Amino acid sequence: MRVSQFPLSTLKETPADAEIISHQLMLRAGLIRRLASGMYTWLPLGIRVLRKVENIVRDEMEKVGALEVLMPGVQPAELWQESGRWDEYGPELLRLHDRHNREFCLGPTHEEIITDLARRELSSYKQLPITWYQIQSKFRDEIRPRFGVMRSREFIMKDAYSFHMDQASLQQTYDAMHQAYSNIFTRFGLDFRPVMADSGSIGGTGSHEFHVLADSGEDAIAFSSGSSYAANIEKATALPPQQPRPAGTEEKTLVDTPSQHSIDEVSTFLNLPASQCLKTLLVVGSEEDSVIALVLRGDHELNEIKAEQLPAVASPLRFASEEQVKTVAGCMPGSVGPDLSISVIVDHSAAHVADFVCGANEDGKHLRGMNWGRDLPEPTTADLRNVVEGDPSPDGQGTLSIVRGIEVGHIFQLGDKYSEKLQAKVLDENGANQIVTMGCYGIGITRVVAAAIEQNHDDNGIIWPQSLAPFDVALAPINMQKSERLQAETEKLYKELTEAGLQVLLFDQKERLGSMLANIELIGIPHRLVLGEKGLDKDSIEYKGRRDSESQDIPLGKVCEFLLNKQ
RNA sequence: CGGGGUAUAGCGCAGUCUGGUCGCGCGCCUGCUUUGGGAGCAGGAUGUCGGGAGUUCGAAUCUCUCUACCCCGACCA
Repeated sequence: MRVSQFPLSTLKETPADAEIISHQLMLRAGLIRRLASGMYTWLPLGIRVLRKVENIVRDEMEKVGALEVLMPGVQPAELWQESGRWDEYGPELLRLHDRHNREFCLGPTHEEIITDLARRELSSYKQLPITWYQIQSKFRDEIRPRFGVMRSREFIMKDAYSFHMDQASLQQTYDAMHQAYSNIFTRFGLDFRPVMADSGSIGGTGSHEFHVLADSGEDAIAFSSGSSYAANIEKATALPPQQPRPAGTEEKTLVDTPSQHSIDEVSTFLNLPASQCLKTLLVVGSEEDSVIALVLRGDHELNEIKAEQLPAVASPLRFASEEQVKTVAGCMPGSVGPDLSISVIVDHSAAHVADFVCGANEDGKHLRGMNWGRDLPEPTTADLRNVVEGDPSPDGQGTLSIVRGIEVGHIFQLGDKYSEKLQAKVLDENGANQIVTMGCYGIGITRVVAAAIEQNHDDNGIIWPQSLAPFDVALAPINMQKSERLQAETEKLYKELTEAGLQVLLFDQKERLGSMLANIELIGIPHRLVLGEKGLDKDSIEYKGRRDSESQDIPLGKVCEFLLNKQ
């Protein structure tokens, strides 16, 4: 491809509305342009990357025997009503009417459609197992789209769905998909981790997420130093402390904390570590008008998913209003303590602290020297907190580290959640009807592009992994218009490299070297060749890999071979 | 949806407080010079100052209103 035929829409300055590096670089490199909040146009350069991602995904899907289909983006309400999700899904589901006032939605996912296809097309156990997949646009009316294509409303997803006679067959395909996903992210050249996950609103039992590791990731994942354990922090269990609780030595005392409300303020004021202060959070209970107290160590964070899974706590989790707090505790939120007449659930590690500080349920007062079983009843305990760096691994081997990740893939064992609702049945060996068992498997195609940039960039721009790069090599001739010899050699090399199967971007316009090099680096081409009169005199060409610190001279005749060895 | 902010040329911004008819850098066009890391000089094009209404002799600037976008919180590939 020639730059004269393939204009690079690069930007020298960073657009003001882009926050994270991948979004900034995608705009600057001319991969995408914003149309509306959470909606992006992909420019020619961006499409080339997107196609690389898609083709690797297709290839690996074919390898595990998945069959490509294409389902409509607009979906009839009837199927969603049948599955029950028309009412469950909420405003994230963009609903619309046609001219006959029939109801539709823009598909945020395709379980309903694929299950409908399955019940129409599948009639015998002999047809199973089968996996269908598609690469297609999804629409989710996110509350807050952000970070460019990382969290957009319209995005491209690869979604696959498998159908089985039994759990064993599902497990087999699930494991094969797990492997296929690992192959895919390995081929992308990304540093990723499969982690155990919460299955969220899609439902079902077994579930793994695939995360690309990056500091800007929206998820925290925990993995063990001593085993292969890895889980989303939402899901990672915090083990109860093994040692018995230390004995209390201090007297219970009421202390004045006139303007100290947060744990930070209280612990600083009393000159105690935050781990010695307990915080009491009041949340809405599952029974009408009830309020539940959750107690955590001051240095720990509430895990909302764990909390809302407690039967006594309302799901989704909501904090009690200020009025409710006053009624229940008799003070403002900053002074609430665990000495309450409502249900009090204490995190394992909070139940393990002796001589702690807590709110006194009186404005401007805290209690110190508090002890469970002496000043307060022995607590009811549960796992309420996020694991932290250094916690023991839930499988008993090693300790946990916490890193941030971008969720780019998610696989689920759905079981019969949708097939039951939509009555997707086949005949078994005995001629009896049987509801099929399902799995589903997603990859955020557009998000992968952003995640790859988050993980691979420097001050000059994007550094594409070889497999995702829009071009393999850039050719930058210096002042080609002034030298017929240079022009001829450049054209010859362009032809040779192209015929060798390389995707070459030739800077064939009158442009200064500095500007060509800046563009090549910004758009992240893995290999670049600079051709000049000086080099030709020595019968050599200057080569530099995108990550190299120094360039090197390659004999003119060896360039093609040299590059092919780099692939 | 709650809280905070922004809207002026393709992009980045100044001008708004204190009303007098909008400017700078980059980019774009023309010409000349230059050419191994985003060139220099000269000339040029581009704005319903987000929309509407109001106050005023006069509004980018003041008032009201609508809209869009961004950031912080709950959702997900």
